[in-house]
Amino acid sequence: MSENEKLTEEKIFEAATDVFVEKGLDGARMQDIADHAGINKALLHYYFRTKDKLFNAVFEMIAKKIFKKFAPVFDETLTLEEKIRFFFREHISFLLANPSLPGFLLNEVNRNPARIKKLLDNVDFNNLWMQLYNQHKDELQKYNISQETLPQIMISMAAMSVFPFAARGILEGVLDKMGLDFNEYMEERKTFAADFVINALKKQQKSFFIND
Amino acid sequence: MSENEKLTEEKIFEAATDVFVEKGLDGARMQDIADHAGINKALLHYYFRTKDKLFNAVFEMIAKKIFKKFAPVFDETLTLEEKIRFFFREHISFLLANPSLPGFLLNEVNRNPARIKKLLDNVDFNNLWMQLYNQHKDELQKYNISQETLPQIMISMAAMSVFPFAARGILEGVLDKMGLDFNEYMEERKTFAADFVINALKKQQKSFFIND
DNA sequence: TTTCGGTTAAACCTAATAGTTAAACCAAAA
DNA sequence: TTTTGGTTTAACTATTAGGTTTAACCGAAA
Repeated sequence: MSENEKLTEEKIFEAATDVFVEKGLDGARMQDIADHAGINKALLHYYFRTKDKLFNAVFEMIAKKIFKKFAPVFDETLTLEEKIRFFFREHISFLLANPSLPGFLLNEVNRNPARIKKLLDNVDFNNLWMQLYNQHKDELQKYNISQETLPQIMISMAAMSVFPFAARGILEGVLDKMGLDFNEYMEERKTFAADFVINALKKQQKSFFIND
Repeated sequence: MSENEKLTEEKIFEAATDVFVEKGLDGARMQDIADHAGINKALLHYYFRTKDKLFNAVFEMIAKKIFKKFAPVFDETLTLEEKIRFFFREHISFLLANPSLPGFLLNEVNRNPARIKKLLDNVDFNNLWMQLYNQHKDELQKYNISQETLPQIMISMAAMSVFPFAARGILEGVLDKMGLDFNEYMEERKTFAADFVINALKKQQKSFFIND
């Protein structure tokens, strides 16, 4: 019985995920979610009392899923260059399997920034940068990269990986007109982005923030 | 009279822009738009018969405004490096003045990709890359950059500039926890991003797409 | 066989929302 | 002064949406 219950709850959760990701909080309809789950509206409200509770559950799950994917960057056993290559390979692979998640997350967070606050509260970013910096002190100092620059670098890496998906509606159209396929383009991008970032960092010696 | 008419239509258009950008198509309410414009609902429908027509007008205007900002990259009178610096300086300045536009545009395009198709149809991208490539043939060849790589580079530049705004809801929260200000961060990013890209390109000699 | 929990069906309520309508209002032009 | 066009007011329609309720249904466990 609890087994059965679990199944239904999961069915609902998955249906809700699909519909919310596709239509957004405002565009999604409870009836639509019920239909997708193959149940009726009464049962839907029986499991998740309100649309808001259901959405929060879905949102939190997706947010956690995405943020977890950034964890390997703080894994200690890899060199800086290995980490960068590993990150783009894994992260873009993940997004290729879930291409709509970035747009969903970014939009809903912008629509209601408070929603992400809870999750960020558990993270000590200053400590995170310090950790990362210490892990690669030798290389970073060689390339003249200060700890204060790390956030700019990290956002750049996130941007290189996530942006094409967030802008997929446009990019797909552009690539299409050039006879290119989005998925293939992103496959190539795994190595392109890694090379790009590594080269940018290696070239840092003395040049950063010194020319006006 | 036509003067007066213009004023009201503009008032409505600006109000609609504000509300649509803040709430999205689904979240926006015609009554809210009327209130923002300081008129009543009847007059609102008198000027723009339906919500959809009004939204399309607003969307098209914003899309054009954003795309125009990429034009300087194709200006012939600057060197490659000058163009890159110019782009990040101008583009980030523009987005700092309109920080919500990226999120709005990306979301609405993903929600309904057909909407952007019309605008893209007028652009010959293959020709655009060729033009750009020929303008900087010497430098690009020196750095071992082929014409096929240009789309990856252009998307990377767009990503470096646009992504922080599209992810502002998250980034602002992260920076806040580190005692940093979003606007100052983006000011710094103008030169950081330019240096980053220029270094990445200069380092291209022989390294790109040749390793593994 | 009875009980019970998950499930359905269908009607129902209430609040919003897009869009309409018709009469009155008012300032400026003819 | 009359006409006209933009504007308001306020009521109204039709529809949709979130959420509720109640009675019936059904398979499995006691």
